[in-house]
Amino acid sequence: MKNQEIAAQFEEIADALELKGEMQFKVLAYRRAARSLEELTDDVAELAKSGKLREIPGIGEGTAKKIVEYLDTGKMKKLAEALEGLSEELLDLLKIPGLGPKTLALAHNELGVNTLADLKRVLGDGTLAQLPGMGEKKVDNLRKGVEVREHASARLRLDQALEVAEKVVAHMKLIPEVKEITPAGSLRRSKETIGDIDILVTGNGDTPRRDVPLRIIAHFTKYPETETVLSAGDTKASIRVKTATHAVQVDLRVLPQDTYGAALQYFTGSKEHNVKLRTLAREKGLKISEYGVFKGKKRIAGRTEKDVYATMKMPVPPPEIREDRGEIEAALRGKLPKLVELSDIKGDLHVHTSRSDGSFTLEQMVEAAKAKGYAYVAITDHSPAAAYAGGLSIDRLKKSMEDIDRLNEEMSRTDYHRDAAKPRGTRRKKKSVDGHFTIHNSPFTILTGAEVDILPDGKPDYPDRILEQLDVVVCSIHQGFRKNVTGRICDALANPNVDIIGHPSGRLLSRRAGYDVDLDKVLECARKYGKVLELNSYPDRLDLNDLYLRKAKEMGIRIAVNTDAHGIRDFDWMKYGVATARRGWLEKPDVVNCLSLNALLRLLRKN
DNA sequence: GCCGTTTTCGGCCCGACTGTTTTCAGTCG
Repeated sequence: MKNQEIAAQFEEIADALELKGEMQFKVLAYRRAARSLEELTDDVAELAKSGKLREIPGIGEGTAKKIVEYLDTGKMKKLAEALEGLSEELLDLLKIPGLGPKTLALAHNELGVNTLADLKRVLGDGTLAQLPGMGEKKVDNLRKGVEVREHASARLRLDQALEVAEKVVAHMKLIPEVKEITPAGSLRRSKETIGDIDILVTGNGDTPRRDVPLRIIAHFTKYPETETVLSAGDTKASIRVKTATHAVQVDLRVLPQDTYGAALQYFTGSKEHNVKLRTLAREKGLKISEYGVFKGKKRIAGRTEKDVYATMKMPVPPPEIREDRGEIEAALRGKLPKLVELSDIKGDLHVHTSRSDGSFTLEQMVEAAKAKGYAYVAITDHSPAAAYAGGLSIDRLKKSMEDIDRLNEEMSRTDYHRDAAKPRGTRRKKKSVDGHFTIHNSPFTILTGAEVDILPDGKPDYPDRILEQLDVVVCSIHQGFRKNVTGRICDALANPNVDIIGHPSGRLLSRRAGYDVDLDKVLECARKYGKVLELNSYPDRLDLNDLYLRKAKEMGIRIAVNTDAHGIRDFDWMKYGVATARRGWLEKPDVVNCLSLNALLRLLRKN
């Protein structure tokens, strides 16, 4: 798919035009077109073929033509034209915090700055400081910006950001002036990665009012892990905080109690959601800011988020879906989804033990799953091809299945000892002679399973006679990331003994983009064979991602939200999976491990 | 450049912070 490529071209046009002082709205239009393409899960080439480009929001006559031009010729004249006299390296300088298009254009035009080296030179020799509107402090800030940029690395993963936020919150709670404190921003929206952390605070009224925000800000800037204080005003401050891997920006905003809802709404974002909401308000003759909803000078709402959205005659969209992906329209029509919740999850269908590469025994993992309040867990150790992970030979797998059966029986005995009125549960079998199967009556059931490699030839790494004895078969790609991945996954989906495709894209947020796979084709195959796709909750995966989850839902494909736990604490990752599921608009019926054990097994049998 | 239950032209979210300014521009989120 060329979607990302074309989006990048539009971004570049926007940067170049901005540098050349082109009208802001034109620049914005290119950026919006780029964002739309980035989020598009349909192939833009297909849409071009069927003449549907203009149906993409933000794509109009001009950008549609440029897309077609690029698809036909591999080039975009407008980009070459916009880049005239500029270089990619120059545009890259825009990523330096504090260095915007105006200042960069000034440095470029007046001092011939084209590269990072040029910029450092004019920052160092005082020539930039002498230009109109510039001064020593600005130059100082830019020097800092260059340093930050040079040491900047990837965004934080959701789990890492959460840890930083929790520590900062704990620090802030040390002083009595802090009354309420909430992380907002992309963290509250549970984005898979977090650029910076936003924290909202209300001041306690017990102390003299005017001092409170100042003291809170002062305490914030003294957070022990602070690397730099970027800014500190009367109501808001920004610091950079050291983490194990790199520094992250943390913004703090202090607000009065009666504007808390408006501020929470504003600070949660996303920016696109807020712009849409504020535009809507403007059409109604209202104005929304972080201080409230205003009719003329009069504030008509602001205390709670509910009040703010109510002025637009809509319920509160869950934070996870505030991305301007249709949630405002849905809310206005009263059609907001009832998103899946952590408490809806009844089991985990992808779990490893020390038999393969897990760190805990079968018994320990089972206890941990029970402690989560689940009704079932599927034990899915690796298959032999995953030698590096101690994949199980057929004999070892059979031994594991026997152990699971025995453990199930033991659990049912203990459970019925407590409740003698219930009949003794019969042993669960995959398939009985007459095609029916009987269900274990224990309140907790261990399902037999495996995470089976999809081999280079597309076959699962266990023979069908083995697979058909397992309750849950998760098939995953662990090798041959570039070798016909789409075809191999679709072959696996066609196999009636395969239930779930594990981490379908194979991406690792901190390390790699993913397999060379056409997810649209995978979704199509999953739909065709009625199979389940995994949302892997491992914080570095979160795979499928929010966009493809939504697409899967729309196609009627069901999702298993699994942790891929290799240790007992990994079961906690379920919260990241559920958060991502929510971002994908998934509801309880979309998630197979919200089903009761009986219903789940019925569903898997249909495969 | 995009877009339209008041518009095919005339709009396009809103405010804080900083620094260099005598009232505002640039940047950011």
